Amino acid sequence: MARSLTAVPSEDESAPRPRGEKRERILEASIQVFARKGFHRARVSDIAAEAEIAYGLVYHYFKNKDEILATIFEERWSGFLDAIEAIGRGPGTVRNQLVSIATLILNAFRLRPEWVKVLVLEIQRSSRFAEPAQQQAVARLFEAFERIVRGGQERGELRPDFDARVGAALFLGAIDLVITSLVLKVGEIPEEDQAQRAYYLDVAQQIVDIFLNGTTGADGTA
Amino acid sequence: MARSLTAVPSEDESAPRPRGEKRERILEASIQVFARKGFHRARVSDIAAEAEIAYGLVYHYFKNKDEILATIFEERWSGFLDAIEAIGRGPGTVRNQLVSIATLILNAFRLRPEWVKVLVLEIQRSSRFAEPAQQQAVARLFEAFERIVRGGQERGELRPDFDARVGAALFLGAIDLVITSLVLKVGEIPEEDQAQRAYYLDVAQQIVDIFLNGTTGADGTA
Amino acid sequence: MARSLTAVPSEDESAPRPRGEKRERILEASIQVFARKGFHRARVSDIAAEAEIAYGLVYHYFKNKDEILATIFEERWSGFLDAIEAIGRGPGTVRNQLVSIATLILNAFRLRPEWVKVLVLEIQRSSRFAEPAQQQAVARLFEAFERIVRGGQERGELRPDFDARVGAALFLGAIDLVITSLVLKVGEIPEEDQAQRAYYLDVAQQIVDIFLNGTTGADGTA
Amino acid sequence: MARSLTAVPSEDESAPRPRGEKRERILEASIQVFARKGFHRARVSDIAAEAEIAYGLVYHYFKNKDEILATIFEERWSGFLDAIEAIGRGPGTVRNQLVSIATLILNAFRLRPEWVKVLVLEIQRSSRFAEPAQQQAVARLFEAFERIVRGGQERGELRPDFDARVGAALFLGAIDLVITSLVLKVGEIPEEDQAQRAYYLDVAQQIVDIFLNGTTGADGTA
DNA sequence: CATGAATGAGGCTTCATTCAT
DNA sequence: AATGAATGAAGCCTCATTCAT
Repeated sequence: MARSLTAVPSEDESAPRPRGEKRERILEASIQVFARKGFHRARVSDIAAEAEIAYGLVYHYFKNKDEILATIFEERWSGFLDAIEAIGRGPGTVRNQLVSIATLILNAFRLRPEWVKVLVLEIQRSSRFAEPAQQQAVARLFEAFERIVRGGQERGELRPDFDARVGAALFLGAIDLVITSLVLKVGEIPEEDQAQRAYYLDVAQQIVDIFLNGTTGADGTA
Repeated sequence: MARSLTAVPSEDESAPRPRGEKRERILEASIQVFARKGFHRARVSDIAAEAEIAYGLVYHYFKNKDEILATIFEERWSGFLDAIEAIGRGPGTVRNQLVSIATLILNAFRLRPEWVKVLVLEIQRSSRFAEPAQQQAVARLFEAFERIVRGGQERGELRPDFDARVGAALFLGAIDLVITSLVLKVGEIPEEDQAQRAYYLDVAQQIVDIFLNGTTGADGTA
Repeated sequence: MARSLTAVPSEDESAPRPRGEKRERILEASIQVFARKGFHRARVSDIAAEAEIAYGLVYHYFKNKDEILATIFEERWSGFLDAIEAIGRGPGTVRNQLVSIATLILNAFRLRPEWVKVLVLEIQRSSRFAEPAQQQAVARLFEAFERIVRGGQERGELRPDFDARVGAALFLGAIDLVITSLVLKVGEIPEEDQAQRAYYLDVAQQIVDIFLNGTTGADGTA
Repeated sequence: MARSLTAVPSEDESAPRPRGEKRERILEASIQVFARKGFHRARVSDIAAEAEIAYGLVYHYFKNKDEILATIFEERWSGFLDAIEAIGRGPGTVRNQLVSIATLILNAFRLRPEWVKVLVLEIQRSSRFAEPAQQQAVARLFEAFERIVRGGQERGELRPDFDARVGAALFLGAIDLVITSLVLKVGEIPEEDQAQRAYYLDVAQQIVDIFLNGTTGADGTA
């Protein structure tokens, strides 16, 4: 249903428009505009202009502006969550799972920074976020993560004497803040595609490395 | 001028009002309202009602609504930053410094959750945040943190083979997300004061512990 | 062309749809919706939904929403007026004519309250009502009535020393307000059909009785 | 509280504006505009222009456009009703009471036709009219009238063998329709003030006369 | 300093109408 | 004839800001 965060849709959409194509255009345009100006500063007319459709058509597909944001959340976030939960259910060591997830998230940001900005920054500010459904959706991310960590503890890959919840928060928080600092452009990211890809992979590995091995070295300098 | 995030202001503000007392009331009320409704949803009249003053008076003390947020940021954030930089310049091992900082931040949230919500969630969404002055203020936090980490690396307390910037992001991100999850009430926090204090200290120590020692144990299971 | 207000249309409209059947459905649906929500609050889409057709189709049969109301007025009102004028031209004492008319009107309301509501309440509020054609149509009702009253005066059935126009207004106004009070459900109307019919006939006769004999009695107490 | 329908306020409102004067201006302007264009066609900007105030001030005094109409009803209608109930409670024969009331209503229309138009035509079309409070207010008029009629029956001034409710509806309906036909300018009304006053008095007396004596003459021609 | 009435631009939303299929 | 997607003008309402007192 939702485009995966991991797949980049082809942009060569020309001649014969498929069903529901305008709706999709509105969602995509909304993400762009929300990411650029923030939800509250984004006017519906901005969205319509970005989507190159008439003003009123937005209201043909969505009840109001709030519902656009909620829809983005529901359709995009769930795809994102599904991918993470799939990794968690899959094989591989915790290290591999964590690297996969970190890479997934950072790559999503690399390819669709606006999606991530909106999901991370806008949604939690929206009034709809107070709704149980959305709170629960975020909780699902935490839980998926806790499950991965706890799985590692049970299989002996991770030491058992730390709180899986704190561990999950630490890992996700690291990725979150890295993304935030990237959004804020604190630090410089390579422009060129290959270099950028390598950069993000390196960051992902470092996060996992610190998460697994700590910062004091295997020989325990501290 | 600014109340420190680390000190709890006395609440016995009664009888003869000092100079600038109304101004302070407006700032404090703004924090409460911004935290509750978000900056954009907060009306000037809400702030005035919270501060129990006429809303025209807000414009005696501040040029406009944006300036209130900017002022909050400048006065509150700088106090916060000073405290962290002081810890960084002070003595003690990296471990102690990190525990101090984590405790500082978590305690600030414990005592003044609205302050932290506003500083973390609202300010980066405001248009003013695009201003160099504020971007720089955030950068200062990262730099203060990098300095601490790098100092630890130079003194041999931390291993030298990880990027201090990633390390800083990981640590701060962990704290940030723990706070966010607390905001979202994912997980239950003790109600009673002593237990709450203990809970936050425990969380701070676990974060530091994972940051320093990793999650795989001294015997390197992974 | 127009259904008469006095005849109840058969409801067994099924299988093979005749020409103009959709047009009629739209008119009937419009009356229902206008009566329920008022002309301005009624959306074209409401009408289409009530008629169970696509709302674009409305514009095949009518130029715009105003024209629907105008058509209702022209087709329904004229049938109504014809019936009244026929009674006026017919034989019988004034008393019989008045009872016939009062019964006609009250029965119309009994059987098709929505029609009457729309004719009475909506049409005079619409901008189209300002048009001479419609003003004239209402004038025709007054004139038809004045003619009946004046005829009674000429034949000596009614005393000659009152203004026929005021008399007409009094009689019609009485019926109008009785209807309005019925609309407002001030007073209780029998549910069962026979009782309801009897109730309305009784009301009609009382109106005529007061109109003819006054309220002070034959012995002239006042 | 409400200006009486029977008293014409002085229009020489100049220099120092009293409290609540703007609110009153908005109400009066609304009546003018509602009477001229109808409630739905009346724009809030029309009201503001008519009242010569800024757009937004309307919302300082009223929650929305609906509330303006409801306020008009509550404040104007109650004054009107009080006057009628006072006449009913007062001394005098039924004839005198009825003439007083008919004159009151017709004079109100003569002096403030817009008030009457709005009270009679607009209010019953508004969505708020469905509210019990307003239905009840209308019911009060009917009841006040029934009480007068029934009082006349009990004192032997009116014959007892007709339904007071029908009698009330007949009398009020006559006045209502006379007003409506005046609104619609069916028939010509004298322009000059004295002649106009005499004309309305004459109409009032004729209505009462027919109501009391009927249209068949004391000697029973019919 | 303090008040809150007054202002008016901005933006969301509705919905009659058109148009491509 | 029939559909309903698409259009965009119109109008209500909000609320930051100004101003007279």
